[in-house]
Amino acid sequence: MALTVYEIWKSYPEKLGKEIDISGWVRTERTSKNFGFIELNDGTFFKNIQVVYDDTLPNFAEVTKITTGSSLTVKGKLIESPGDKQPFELKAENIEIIGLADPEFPLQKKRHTTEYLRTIAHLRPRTNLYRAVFKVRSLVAFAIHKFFTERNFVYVHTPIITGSDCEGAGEMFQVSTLDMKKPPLNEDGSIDYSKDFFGKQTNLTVSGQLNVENFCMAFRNVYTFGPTFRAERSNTQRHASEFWMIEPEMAFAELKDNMDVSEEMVKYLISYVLENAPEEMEFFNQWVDKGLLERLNFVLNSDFGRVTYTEAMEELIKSGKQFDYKPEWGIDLQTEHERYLTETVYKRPLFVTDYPKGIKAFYMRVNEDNKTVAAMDLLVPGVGEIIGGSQREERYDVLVKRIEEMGLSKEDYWWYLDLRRFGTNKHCGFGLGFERMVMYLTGVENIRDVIPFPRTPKNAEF
RNA sequence: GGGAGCUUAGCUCAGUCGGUAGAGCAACUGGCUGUUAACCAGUUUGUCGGGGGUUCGAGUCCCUCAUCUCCCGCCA
Repeated sequence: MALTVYEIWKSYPEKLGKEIDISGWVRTERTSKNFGFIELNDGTFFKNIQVVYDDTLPNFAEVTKITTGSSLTVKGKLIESPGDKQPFELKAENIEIIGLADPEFPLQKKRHTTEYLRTIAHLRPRTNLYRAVFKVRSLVAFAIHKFFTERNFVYVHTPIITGSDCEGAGEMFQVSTLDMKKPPLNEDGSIDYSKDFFGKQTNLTVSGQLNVENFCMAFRNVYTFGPTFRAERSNTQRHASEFWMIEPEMAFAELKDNMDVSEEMVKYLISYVLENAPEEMEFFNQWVDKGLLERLNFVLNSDFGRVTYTEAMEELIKSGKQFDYKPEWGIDLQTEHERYLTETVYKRPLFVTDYPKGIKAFYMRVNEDNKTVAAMDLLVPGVGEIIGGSQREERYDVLVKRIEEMGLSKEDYWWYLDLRRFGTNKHCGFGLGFERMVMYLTGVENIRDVIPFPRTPKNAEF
């Protein structure tokens, strides 16, 4: 009977005394003269299975030479373990060495730095930390679909390649099949994109929002969840050039609904991973962030803070704290301000709403005061901004005026403006940084450690 | 895009005042009848990130380039 390590751990009392066989990779081994132990992991579970063998094995001499990282198939009997670190173990009757790992296998039985492990991204998923991270990443992705599907949201696949060259959110990666050494030129020397693959200049998407708003007007509640690309030279632990983003959009809804759904979703994701990845979460709590479980449980049972930008500014000014950037109405909240608010003042996730319109995107709805827009950012301790969203400007004339004010061209947004001509309504949505959510849930501090093969400036190895 | 720091053995690091290279782990060899990052003994391991300079002499001081990390900006 071939079993996975997961199945054995989940039902070992009834498997005791039975003959089984398992296949997996050697995590670590310990040998003595006449016997030895192998910790075998087959990837299906966070924990290993301890294999015990002795010199009754025909290939005992070979088995004692097994190296960390090797792949094996072990046949034997599952028995109770005399050791107190594990309830059971596999007494080997046959060990087949399938792929002996070269002794240079770089993962040793000791702690490596995450910096080093990033240089061997092809092997790092075999470590406890990355196995736990990527298991949780997978569960969170599923939980997001589950959350929205349970609420009757429709999942929309918005395009990866976009022809809107002015989505307004940062530098973009250009997509082209033109010969870079000899591109076709217009008479004025500029590149003639009519000769390019799509007959126009195209880029990788920086946001699916403008597209998903169209489907929002057909299905009412929708979301996208897919890769997003930013060509910013951002060298920080929370920025990547390629990341995944969840962008829900809700029709007939206002900013408060936006916050309610965000808060409900964050709490849903927290309880989902606590329930479905207890071993991994315990591991993070012990090795990555000692306060993780306590913090997540606290957040689960408390209301998120909600303040307006204006109130937040007053709070910062009132604090008398020396900031590098002096808090003042009209400037954007600096990272130091955000950290102070969410980590020191509120000590929990915090929505900041109604920012000055000058520092926010054109599509955000202008408030009655004509000075602020119905925007919201969700700040969380440790990670910072995890969600950015807004109520959208649904009034055709106001939106056109905003596009012109921002120096954009309304022709480029004809189809977006059409939504305001044909059955417009108050609607809102937000973007959740998927990796930032995974960071928040695991306590892992660097975005490069929650992406299987991260892409950052100057790094696209693997 | 702006700033700071780092780079020494396969890995993690130490290296004092400028005087010619160290430890632990890994690997390898041997020992050990219940280990838990096993233990004990022994052996091997270096373009001190690259280039240039100062000096009798540079891992150490200076210049320069590169990588990586962190902070800021951008933002999710």
